[in-house]
Amino acid sequence: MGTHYKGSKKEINALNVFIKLIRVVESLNSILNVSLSKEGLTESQFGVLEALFHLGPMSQKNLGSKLLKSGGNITLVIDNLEKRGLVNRRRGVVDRRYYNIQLTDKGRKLIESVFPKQLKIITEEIGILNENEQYELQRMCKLIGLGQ
Amino acid sequence: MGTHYKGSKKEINALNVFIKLIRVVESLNSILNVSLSKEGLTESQFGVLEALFHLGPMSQKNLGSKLLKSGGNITLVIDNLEKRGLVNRRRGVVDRRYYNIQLTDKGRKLIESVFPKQLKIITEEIGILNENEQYELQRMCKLIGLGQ
DNA sequence: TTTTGTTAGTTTAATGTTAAACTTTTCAAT
DNA sequence: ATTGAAAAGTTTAACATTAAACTAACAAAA
Repeated sequence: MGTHYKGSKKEINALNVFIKLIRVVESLNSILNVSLSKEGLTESQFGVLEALFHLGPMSQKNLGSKLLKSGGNITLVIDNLEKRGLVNRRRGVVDRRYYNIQLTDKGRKLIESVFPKQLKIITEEIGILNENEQYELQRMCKLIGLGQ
Repeated sequence: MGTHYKGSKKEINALNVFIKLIRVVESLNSILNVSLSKEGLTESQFGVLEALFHLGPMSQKNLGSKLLKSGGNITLVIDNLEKRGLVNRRRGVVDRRYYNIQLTDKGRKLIESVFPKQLKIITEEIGILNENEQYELQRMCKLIGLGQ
């Protein structure tokens, strides 16, 4: 959204803050994606692998909740990860509606190698802010998100 | 990215800030999209209409630069807007490689009605922060973005 | 037990997104 | 003037994303 709108001071300020927020997230994601694409991973695929790595095996429904994505979306992302042999679908024994999604050895090795690189980038970028700034930034983000 | 990683304090803090930033932008976009979808518009389509509205007619290349999107993407978004009769493609007379993309009357009326609603939402959400907080938030976003 | 409703996952249609290969048009250098 | 490079836009393949309609499995109620 451009900054060429002639509105009230309050509106213009809010719009500028909004644009800065959008841009900084776009910028960070763009840097992270350069690193991911070298490993042939998309952001979504990384998200799934990371969740399975740090939280353990879980159902597609559960993955969707953690990553805030639709069921149909998770189905496709898991399909693509399964094709590459990075995760396995295992039908639940007790309740056969569920799949239990788990990392393969190959998947575990990949995420073990990729995650630290992503974390290094994030730590460097966010590390531009000092400790107090980081605290304030988090606080403000939480305030804005509070409405929903 | 989950918060279950056991790393250094610096890494954990950076990760938390990063997640808050991502989430607040997701949250804001999600609220804005509810409003847009009532008009049958996507975020990208709104972006194009808004740019044409506030900056005037321009080429697809130019739109791509403003919106940070690829050429192929702009082609498709303009296709869909053109099908709905919201914009027109007009071949450049001097240089026939260019299209000049412009709003139709229908497109202008739509964005004139939709933009204020979007701005109202943004102003309300960001308005949760006081003037000084807004200034600080912008400053920090600019600091992080500075690397690129 | 049969019916009924809920839940997990899949499929489809529509849109978005990119990179890469492509066409057409322009422009600059020889 | 011809050749060759650059620039605008298109197309394609692959992946992402959602909503909505769908299937299969389970659970609760009649």
